[in-house]
Amino acid sequence: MLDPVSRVRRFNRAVTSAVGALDTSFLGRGRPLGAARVLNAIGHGRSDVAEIRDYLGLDSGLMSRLLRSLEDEGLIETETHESDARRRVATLTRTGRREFAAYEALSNTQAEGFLAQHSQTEALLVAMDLIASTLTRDRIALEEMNPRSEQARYCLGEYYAELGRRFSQGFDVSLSRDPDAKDMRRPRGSFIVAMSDTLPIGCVGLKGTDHGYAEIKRLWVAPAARGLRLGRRLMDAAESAARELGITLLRLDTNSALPEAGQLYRSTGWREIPRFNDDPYPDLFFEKRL
Amino acid sequence: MLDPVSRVRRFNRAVTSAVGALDTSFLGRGRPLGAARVLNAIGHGRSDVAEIRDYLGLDSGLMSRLLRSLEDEGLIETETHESDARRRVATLTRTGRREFAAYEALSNTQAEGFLAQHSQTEALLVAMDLIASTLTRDRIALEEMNPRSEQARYCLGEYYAELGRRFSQGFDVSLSRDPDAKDMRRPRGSFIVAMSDTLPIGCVGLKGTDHGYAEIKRLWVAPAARGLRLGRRLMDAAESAARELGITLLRLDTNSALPEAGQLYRSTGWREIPRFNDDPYPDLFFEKRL
DNA sequence: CATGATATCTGACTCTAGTCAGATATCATC
DNA sequence: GATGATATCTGACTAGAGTCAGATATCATG
Repeated sequence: MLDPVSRVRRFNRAVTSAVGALDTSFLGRGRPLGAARVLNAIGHGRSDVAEIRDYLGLDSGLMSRLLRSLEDEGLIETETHESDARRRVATLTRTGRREFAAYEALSNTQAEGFLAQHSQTEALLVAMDLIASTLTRDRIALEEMNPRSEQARYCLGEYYAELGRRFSQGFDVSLSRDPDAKDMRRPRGSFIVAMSDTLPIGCVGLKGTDHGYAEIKRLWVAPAARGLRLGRRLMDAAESAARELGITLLRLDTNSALPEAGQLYRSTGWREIPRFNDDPYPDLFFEKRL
Repeated sequence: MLDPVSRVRRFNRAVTSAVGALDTSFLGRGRPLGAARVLNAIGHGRSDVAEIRDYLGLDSGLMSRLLRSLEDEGLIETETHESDARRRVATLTRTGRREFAAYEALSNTQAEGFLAQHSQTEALLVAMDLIASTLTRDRIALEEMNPRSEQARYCLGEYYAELGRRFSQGFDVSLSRDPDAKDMRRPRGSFIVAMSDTLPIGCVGLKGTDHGYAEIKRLWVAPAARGLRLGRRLMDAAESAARELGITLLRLDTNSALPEAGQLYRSTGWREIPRFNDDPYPDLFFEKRL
């Protein structure tokens, strides 16, 4: 009754029936699920027909018919792609935008309704993030981004907040040597964000310096994504970027209050070196030759 | 990107595609999903055809055809109900049992595979329990049970374990006044277990005494089910049982290390009274007149 | 034993999703 | 401009899930 497998299967049963209810909410507007899915894909900015087909995993014949039915309803318009006349591009009409908004409202209401069931909303959200990250593990994409992008700034904010919780003396960004965003962009460096679906769940910065080495900065993995070996993937990606940029020596600083980070570095070829900067927070220093 | 509703919707997307994969596992044995669901319902002990129909929400015509197809495959046998010749009862044949076992093995393998994705299995399981409990909240059933039943003993074991964690001096059942099981069964008292699907997630005991009052004992809610106001539901059920038994005065003892319990009692009409027993663990005593 | 309710079964039907085989137009490339 | 690849469309098809209206047998009840 209580072994791990039973617990997973109980979850599966609970979710399967809930997803059934979710589907009916999509069917609540008198339109087959397939057509609703295509409409929503277009509403979410996927305009290229081939892209939608790929995203939803549909046969080209079926896709074509679904587009036709949405056109007949007056919800979308299609035109040929501007640079490739074989391709088609779909856009919502005014009516289509209204219908899409109605689906969005349905989804939002449903999500709010679910949250309202529970008095400890945050615990519930954390649990959902954890499961969503695990389920979509194979689809976590590492993307190089501007460190000033919305996603990057979110990650950094969470990173600082976590340091504040983990360091007994707290953490004040202004006291730390905050890397210049320019140093974490090509060609001097790089900033990589791990995206799970639309949610940033981790990041790492590669900061170029003028001292013959680059630094790894701001390695962070969202609590919901820990245990998926994402830290390792991020570090691998940062090293690859460094190699591409012709960097041969990497350094980083960290704190013994973050033991899992130290363990990661030690197990991936980094070796401890003496202090190489005067930042007040770190007390552990590593180096790795590429 | 990070508001609660987006997080719920991200979870929905993740789970919807995963559930698709779950369905295909059911389809992996060359049998339509409907037939597989009926076979599994029978395998899990639902033999009454009407009961299966109700559980799976099927039309009687469809149900009849699915049964026929399983019979044709030699997986089940049906006979008329022993006390009502209109009803039919389905049982697995030897082949059917083998096929059911194959589905079970598939489900178990899939569940294990999911757990293996994550290095922090327990955190993942706790998150799944929390979500499953929330999703099935409306289907949490309070059942009066023998306090010696497997479900009741599981709840009590978890209850004692939790007290051991919460009390600074630990908790030793043998030092506490362990209620006699007879006192928590009709007609002297009652023992109520909250079941979510097959998992016991809470309990409460109503213990009859010879002192003109009954006691509320062993109120416990599983961590995964907290926030669903289940404690309140259990207390309501215990009070209803007490009223049915003609009990007019209730007492209980608790400990200030369990603040959420004290808050629940205070907000539901209980008033604090002086110590009325010599149990070493409680330091707070309440009374409620029905 | 008549009557209405209940459980199951059967036949006829619909809708949705999806597959498959071409047809057509366009693109990239030599 | 010929050739093979690609994107879309159309027609013909299947399977699964489900609905609906009776038919039949049985039950509970007066």
